[in-house]
Amino acid sequence: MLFHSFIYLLSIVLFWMKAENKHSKIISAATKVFAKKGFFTARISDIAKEAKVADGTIYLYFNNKYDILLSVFEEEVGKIVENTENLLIAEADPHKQLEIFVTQHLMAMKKNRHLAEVIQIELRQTHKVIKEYRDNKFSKYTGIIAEIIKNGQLAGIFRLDIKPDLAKRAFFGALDEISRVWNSSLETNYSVEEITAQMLSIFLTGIQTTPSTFPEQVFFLPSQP
Amino acid sequence: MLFHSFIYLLSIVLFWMKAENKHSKIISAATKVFAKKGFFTARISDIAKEAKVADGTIYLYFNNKYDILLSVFEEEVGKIVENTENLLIAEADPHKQLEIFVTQHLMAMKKNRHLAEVIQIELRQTHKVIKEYRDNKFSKYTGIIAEIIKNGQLAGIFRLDIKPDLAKRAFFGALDEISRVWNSSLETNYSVEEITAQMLSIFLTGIQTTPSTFPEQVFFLPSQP
DNA sequence: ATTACATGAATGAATGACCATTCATGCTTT
DNA sequence: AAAGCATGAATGGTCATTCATTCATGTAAT
Repeated sequence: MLFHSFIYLLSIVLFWMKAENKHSKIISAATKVFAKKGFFTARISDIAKEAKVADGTIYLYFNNKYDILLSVFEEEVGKIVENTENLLIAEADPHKQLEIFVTQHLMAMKKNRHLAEVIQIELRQTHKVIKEYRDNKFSKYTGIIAEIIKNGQLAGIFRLDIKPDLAKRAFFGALDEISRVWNSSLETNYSVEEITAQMLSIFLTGIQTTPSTFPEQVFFLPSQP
Repeated sequence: MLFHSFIYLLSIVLFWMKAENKHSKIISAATKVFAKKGFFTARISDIAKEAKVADGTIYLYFNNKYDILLSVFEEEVGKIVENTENLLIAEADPHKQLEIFVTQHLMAMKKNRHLAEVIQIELRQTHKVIKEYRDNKFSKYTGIIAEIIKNGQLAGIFRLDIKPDLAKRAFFGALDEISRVWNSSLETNYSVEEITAQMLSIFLTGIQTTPSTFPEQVFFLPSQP
């Protein structure tokens, strides 16, 4: 009886592993193919071939082509978000938190170099329904940056005239664009450490040698019309 | 005789204007449609309808769908590049040059809010042949930023440890991401001046209150909620 | 001035290629 | 033997592109 239960459970686990295997095999094949050909020019048969699976099999695990893209995005980005959030909780210093964010992002992109491109594709594809969904998911990610900045402002470490809303976009955009070219370009590759250092250097202290001399520096902005 | 020549030339000019009108009508219709639906989901018939022209007419002015996208990109971005370069020549101060770059970019995007999205789409499309072409065209644009930074470094205004290659991507990426959301979001819209001020503020002096203290000075904060 | 003819721009219905999705069939596992 | 996973050829719908035809304008002839 006990034995039977065991076998039963085992079979469930095996079944699950197998299914999960095929599921994730398709996910990673799709990531690869989407990154290489772009969502629209990627054919289902390409993904199937890459995953060593029949075309029809894909439809046992996903509803349609778009669902695959969505899953790639959700699962892979979800991992990053979760990962990053966990690391951030353990760290109180906003400086360090920014550093962690950058490092995490870059490492994730390096680990899965196709992912950066898929994020780009997904992020830019405009499909109302999905956009809303994605926006929630994604603004959570960029929202992390805004939170860090706000905390830094409360702590008096970051300047109060910086608008977290804008700064988070600037920060994410910078990181995203760097990742994009990082993968695909044949130029000298910078290391994660180098990029992190530069990013923090730029965003924390700016590129000027003498910060106080720039006359246009504005600490209090006029309210908008 | 003279009169005939005149009439002849006039007719050529009129013909050219007419053709040019249709050409640019299609271009701007395409910009609109591509921005709204994305390149792949945009149908030629959509563009035709938007331009108030028959489907077939489009093929009198463009070779194929991709050619339209390419033309949109080339013509519109070309204008910006040229415009910006002209303004920069007249200004020697790297600070001001950066300001001009930001302002120009934002104003261009504001003027033609669909363009920002098309650039996004185009920039992320992976199609070998076009990618190379686009890269040349586009790296010219980002190259401007790198040049400004290098000049600033030579002049001792910008820090020497900043890598222009990375900084230009960070700068462009930030600007690009801000433009992207700026257009499509329903959030409070910032003005060109505000965004410019923030961008310069961030990139020139950083977001820190006390630039020189990182990483020595560490603040201990209560952990976030 | 009017009519006839020529040109080529514009049209949009028809074509055909492409590919996501389905499903009848075979295969494996229990 | 039953259940259900996997297969990949067949289906059907969607456009990009084409091209026979129309239409407008300009030119020549009477």
